[in-house]
Formats: sequence, structure tokens, C-alpha cells
Amino acid sequence: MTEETERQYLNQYNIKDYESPLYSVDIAIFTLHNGQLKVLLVERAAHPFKHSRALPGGFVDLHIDADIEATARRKLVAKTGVDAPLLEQVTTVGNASRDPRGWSVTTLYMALIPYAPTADFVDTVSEAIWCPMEELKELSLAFDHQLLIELARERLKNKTAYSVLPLHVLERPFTLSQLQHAFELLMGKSLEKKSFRRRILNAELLHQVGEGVPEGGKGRPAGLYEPSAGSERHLFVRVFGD
Amino acid sequence: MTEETERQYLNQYNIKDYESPLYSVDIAIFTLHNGQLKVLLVERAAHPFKHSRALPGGFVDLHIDADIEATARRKLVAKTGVDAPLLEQVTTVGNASRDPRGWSVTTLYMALIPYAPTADFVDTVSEAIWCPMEELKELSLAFDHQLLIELARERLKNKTAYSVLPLHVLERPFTLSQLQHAFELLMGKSLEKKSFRRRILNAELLHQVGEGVPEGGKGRPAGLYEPSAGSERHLFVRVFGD
DNA sequence: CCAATAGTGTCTTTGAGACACTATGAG
DNA sequence: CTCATAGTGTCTCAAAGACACTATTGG
Repeated sequence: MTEETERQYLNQYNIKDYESPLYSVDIAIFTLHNGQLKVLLVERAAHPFKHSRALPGGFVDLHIDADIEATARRKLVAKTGVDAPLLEQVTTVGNASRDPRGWSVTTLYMALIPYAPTADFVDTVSEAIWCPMEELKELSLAFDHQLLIELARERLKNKTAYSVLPLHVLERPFTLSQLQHAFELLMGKSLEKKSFRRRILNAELLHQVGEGVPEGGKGRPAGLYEPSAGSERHLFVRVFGD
Repeated sequence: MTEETERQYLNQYNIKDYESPLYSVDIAIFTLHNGQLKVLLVERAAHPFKHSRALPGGFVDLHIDADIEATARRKLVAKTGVDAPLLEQVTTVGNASRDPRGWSVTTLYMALIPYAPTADFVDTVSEAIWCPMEELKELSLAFDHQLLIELARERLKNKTAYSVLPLHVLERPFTLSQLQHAFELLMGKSLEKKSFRRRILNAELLHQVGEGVPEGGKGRPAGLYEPSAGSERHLFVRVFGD
């Protein structure tokens, strides 16, 4: 019995000889603006679902991308101009029915960035819009992107309860009230002021960098804070907000 | 300007026209046996890495699998005969270098099952072995499977600290001492007996179903417990073991 | 003064850590 | 009795919830 060597096998191997699912990477980019949680949607330029709204995403470029996170980052930078944000893999969804072209798999990432108008980074206004999460249900999105957004939203909510994820949506410096507000929007519930401040300050994640004006120009000036180095990765041993 | 319709586009679409990464599903199956955490390894029957040890896994069967979890479950059942276990997606790894055939993506699942000898479910003993995690470092595994196992191991450790995941590796019924031992092996640290029992019993996840003999035939008989319906999904608000 | 926002004092409750203690069986 | 394993009593400590209180600004 002659055994094929691995070298021989690789020489004659051709990926196109096998039936393989479509593989793509999608990214749910969140921000806060005007007291609302918003997600970035683009208009699809090609079939299928041409002209429908969808999450930014697409196929891996085998020649440019070193890994799938690079694919996600490439899409993120193209639509927002932001690099070095919070970018995190959420999950991978793959089945026979999510894409009319056939069996399809997508790895979903989520990103969290401070608000910036999309107009600065895309050619046409309609190409990318910040959609408030509250208006999402009314839209009909391409593929299963409505589901993907829900999955990312869930992760956002859960992780906010035991991390300092919301730091990533604020411009620096920020006040503790602004930070609490960000937590409340991401968690979808209001938090007790004293408990919140005790938790954040006791963890020694922030350092004060001065005083600023209060929200809306009225009231006592608030302390301004910035995260200390590495503090964005802090995890609490207890979830917050009961 | 004539616009192609979506129907026309789909009719002439052919997935093989595009360069796409390889896509596979791998699964790290864990169990406890003889006081050790073990992971199931199989011997690869084909190139690349023919005859190397690897995680069970492989390509999606587009005609059989409804979704990627079905692919993972199919592999799990084939190697262990176990269905309806804990089966959970860990992460997806994809890059240009992990497979000698080219750009490759794999979605990693992990499963947790009570111990059963592999011989009952595979044709040859060498086809599947339970490898103690302590002996893993010395082995040279196919692809990046050493890394994949580490990722699954990390998830196991983290999730054990805020869930009741270890319930899935025990035969029913079990004693609280056995359960604590399972927790300790999965977390890789010893736990304080009183704290452990208080935590588990206060959560009302178990019901007692009698008394059994103690470990090793000596000492006071222990209460025997089974999980109540749905309790496997309980999450604590506080991580255990500091 | 008032309104508005920022920030504190302090009591209660929950649940983990430590660790010594008691309980029940086999020999 | 002793040894081994199962299970409890109870004190301390960390941190969240509740909520009333004080502080600092603009008008």
C-alpha cells in the first residue's frame, strides 16, 4: 500500500474541489448619541438584498487580512475612520438558510466607539447611518442581521454588568455622571448613584484630571476623569445592578 | 442603466468563483476521570497532519447539517455516543497560517460529558483517546489545536466560577463532595467546603434523592442529589473562589 | 432665595472566607 | 476506641441597595 506524502497531497489540493459554506465577517458598531444607543448600518451596494440596510461586513480578503479580526478591523476603519477601539468577537452564526446563495457562516464582531458623524468617513450620507436601537425593530434588514444585532446587544448588556466596557464610548475626559449615564444606556436600566460611584472609585480605575462644567451648564462643577492605563480590561467579581 | 434583478444574480451566482477560506468546526470534549480533567483526541486519518493527534472536527456537511452546532453535535455523537450534553460555542479562529492548505477558519465548540470509555463508540482504540490535560503539553497536535484546547480550557475555568457547569460531568445522582471535587478540577483550585455548600444549597438548584455510601467506602454516608429542572442554566451574580 | 447638578454618610442586607466544631459510619 | 468522610455554627469582611443628606454653581 503506497502512502501519499503530505507534500504530494498539498501540491494537488484545491479548495474549490469541495463544497464549502460562504464565510463572512460582520460587525455591529455601537455608539451613544443624544442619550440613545445607536448601531451603524450601511446600504448594500450589491445583491443579494441590494439597497437593503445591513451591518458593515463582507468577505475575508485572503491577500490583505492576516486573520479574521483584521477583516473586522478593516471594515470598521472603512466606515468610521476609527482604529484601536474596543473590538470583540461575539459569536459565529452559520446555517443553510441565512443567505439565499446557500449555506453561509458569519463571525460577528462588535465595536464600541465615541460618537462621530458618519459623513466624515463615507462618500454619501446614505451609505452609513447611525440607527437608534429603538427604531431598529421597524426596519427590515438584510440576511439575519436583525438577529445578529440582538446577539451583540445582549453581549453588550451582560458585559457592562461586570466590566467597564462603557469607558469606550466616552470622549476623554468625562465626568462620573456621564460615565454612569453610559452604563445606564448600555445596560438598559437605571443605577443607584452612590453604589455606582463607590464601585468605580474603589476599583481605582480612574484618575481625576480637573474640574469641568456640569451637564447643561447648571449646577455644581463635576470632577473630570480619565481611565488609568490598562483599566479598560478590569473585571469585577460581582455583577452590578442586581 | 439596466439593473440586474436579485433573481438573475442568484441564478448565475457560483460560490466557486470566489476565493474563500476553508471553514471547519472543531470540538473540545472534556470529562473527569480518576481525578483528572481529560480531553478527547482523535488520530487524523487524512492529510494534512495525517496520523497526528487532533481535536474531533471537520467540515460542514452542507446536505446533512442544518447549522454549525449540528456539525459539532454530529462529531460529538460519532466519537462518544453522547447526545444532549453541554455543548457550547467557544470562539472562532481564522488566519492565513493555521492550515498548510491556506487561509482557514474554524469555529471551536466545547462539550462536557460524564466519563465513558471511548472504546464503546469507535472502531479502534487508537482512534480516540482521553488525554489528561497534564500530559497535553508534551504532545504535538495537528494545526493550532493546542491553542484551541487552551481557549476552551480558559472558558471552562472562567464559566465554572459563576455557573454550575460542572453538573454536566457527573452521573446522577451525586454527592455534594463529588460536585465540589468536580468544581475544583475544572477551576484548577481548591474551594472552601462550607462556602461551596452554602452557595449551592442556597441557590436551590438540587433536590436530595436519598443517601449513599461515602467516597472510598469509609466515613459518614453522604446525601445524594440531582439537579432540579433547568437548574443547569443558573448563573450566580458573584464569581466563586475569589 | 431657588433650581439643578455633584457628591457624601450611613444603615441594612447579602453572601463569601476562615476555621473550629459536631455527626455518622467502618474497623 | 480511631480514622475517615459528611456536614454545621458562627464570626468577620467586602460590597451592593436604599435613601436622606450636604455642596457648589447660576440666576
